[in-house]
Amino acid sequence: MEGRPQGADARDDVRRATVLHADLDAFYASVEQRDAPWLRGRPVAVGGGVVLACSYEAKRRGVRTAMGLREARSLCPGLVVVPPRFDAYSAASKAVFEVFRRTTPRVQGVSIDEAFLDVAGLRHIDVAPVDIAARVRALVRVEVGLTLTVGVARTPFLAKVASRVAKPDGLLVVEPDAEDAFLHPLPVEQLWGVGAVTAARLHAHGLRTAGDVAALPAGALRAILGPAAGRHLHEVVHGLTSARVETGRRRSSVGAQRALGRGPHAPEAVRAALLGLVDRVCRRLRDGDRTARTVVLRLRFADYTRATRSHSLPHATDVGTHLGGAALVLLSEAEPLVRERGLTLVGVALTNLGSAAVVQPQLDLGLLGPAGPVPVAAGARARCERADLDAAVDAVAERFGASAVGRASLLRRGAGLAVPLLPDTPDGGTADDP
DNA sequence: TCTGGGGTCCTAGGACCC
DNA sequence: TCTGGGGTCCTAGGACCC
Repeated sequence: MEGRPQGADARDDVRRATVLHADLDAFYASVEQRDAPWLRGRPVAVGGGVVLACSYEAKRRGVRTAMGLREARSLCPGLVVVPPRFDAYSAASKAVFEVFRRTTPRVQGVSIDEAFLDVAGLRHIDVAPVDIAARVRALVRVEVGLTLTVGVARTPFLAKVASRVAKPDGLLVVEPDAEDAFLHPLPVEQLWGVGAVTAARLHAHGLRTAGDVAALPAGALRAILGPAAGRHLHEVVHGLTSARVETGRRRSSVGAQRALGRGPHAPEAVRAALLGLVDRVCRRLRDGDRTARTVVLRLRFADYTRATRSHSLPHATDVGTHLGGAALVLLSEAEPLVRERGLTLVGVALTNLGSAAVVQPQLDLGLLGPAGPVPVAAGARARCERADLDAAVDAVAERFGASAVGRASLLRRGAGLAVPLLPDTPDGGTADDP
């Protein structure tokens, strides 16, 4: 750990290491060891057909995530394999994020077991980032019973690499003036975003460490990796990645998939599986008050090739029958491929997500049915794109077998924003994101 | 050596519009 | 009718992450 600069003035404030990357160690396996004491100290793998996560005892013997269980067992004869308990992981994750949010409001979740914390705004309490990091680690250990590794640096990228280097159960601060010394000796594989393909490409040019890459002009790197990846890696090795922790991001797709095993599979069984997946993602879509406009069908085949087929609907929706219908059409269009290669996995993803405007009929929304005014039940609502409010009102009305007259209100859940809608809203484009 | 269930971002061609 | 440039959207695929 490096010494911290003393008496930082306002100008080098922006150069301080105030981003924490907090990452739970061997998350799923650690939850299993926490909940079942007999697993502690043993090599543990969580998985079904493949290893989803493994304990450090198993990692030391060569077991890796995504490895087949058979191979894992042969590498590690005493391996204890337990089935995943996603509810337990999700609960543990919530508890840990609770600790994060108590530490700072500026939390950017990266996945179920890691997040960036921006503690730059906490300087007035006069606690150094390294001490905040130590406290978060202690709180997570005591309150949740899990070990957390934290990297602290000036940018999320550097903090992420720092935590990776510090794992397991570690804390590592990379001070701004020590960034190159920290980064440049690292093998390129340690850099976040450099996977097998990129690493192989770099190796082919004799580039093995971040320092090797840093010695290369940006143009040469772009020639090797292509414009975007080249630019990105150039920024990475020179410490030029953004220092911002982005807190307001929303997910941009939701998906679900299911392995089917080696076939053959009856077409109607595949269709049923697909509709089940669509049902699941639609529920998640609605729970998040989101809509989707593009349906992506994902297929994997017996020869391990993959294919995707997508279709964009004219309007965003969260209606399962619409999205499911589109998915079924895509599946039938892919039928020759399925017959030829044999299907082993089917999945669906919804992208082009939008915000669902939740239209709730208020008391001043007159719904006129065939037999006179229709009472409006509390909670009845329709969802739509905000730009498509007329359709939402129609949908509410349709639900009551009535036509909408008078006024409705647009309510966005949480925001408590009410906007007059009919008949005196010219185009409906009234509500804005916060 | 042949496997899970989630995600993000980038590339590239074609359609279409101005 | 041809030629040019620029932008967006759609679709399919690929790399990468946990």
